[in-house]
Amino acid sequence: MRYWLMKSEPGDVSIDHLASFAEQTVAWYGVRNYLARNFMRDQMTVGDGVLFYHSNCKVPGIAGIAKVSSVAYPDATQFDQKSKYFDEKATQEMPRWFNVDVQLVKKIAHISLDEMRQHEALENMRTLQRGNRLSITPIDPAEWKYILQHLVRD
DNA sequence: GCCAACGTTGGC
DNA sequence: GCCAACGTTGGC
Repeated sequence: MRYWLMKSEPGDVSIDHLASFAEQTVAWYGVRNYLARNFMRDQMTVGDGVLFYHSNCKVPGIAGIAKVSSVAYPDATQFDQKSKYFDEKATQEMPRWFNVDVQLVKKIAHISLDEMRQHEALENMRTLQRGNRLSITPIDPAEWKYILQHLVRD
């Protein structure tokens, strides 16, 4: 059992989009960074905890709690010529990009990045580091527990 | 296999 | 929309 923070641009897939989807589940398509891909492909297991994070928006921060609901499988958008995530070097036999499914657990009162910075217990979180761009980052179990106990409000 | 140029991310 | 950070590309 591991914990993750996964960024999504709310203009693309927001927490409300997620809540409206069938099974409140979304394939985490579009990751085109090898480290983030490897986290999904090699380390995620069904049931892992996810902090659903809104990035590149007016108030960035954690918008909900979710969970990993499938193991990794090839990201369909890499084969779709009309998709901006199309990858001409990927083949069905040798897919390059993988994604897991993520399912909503609950929407929460928004926890802004600014609020997260107020907590010393979270100062090592990768998302809070200057220049961090990685869209999927592991969350320390102690940080996960701290966030759920002290920052999450329904 | 080095590294400069380039592209992208994402907070501000 | 600026720009720092940093991953990727491609010439050599």
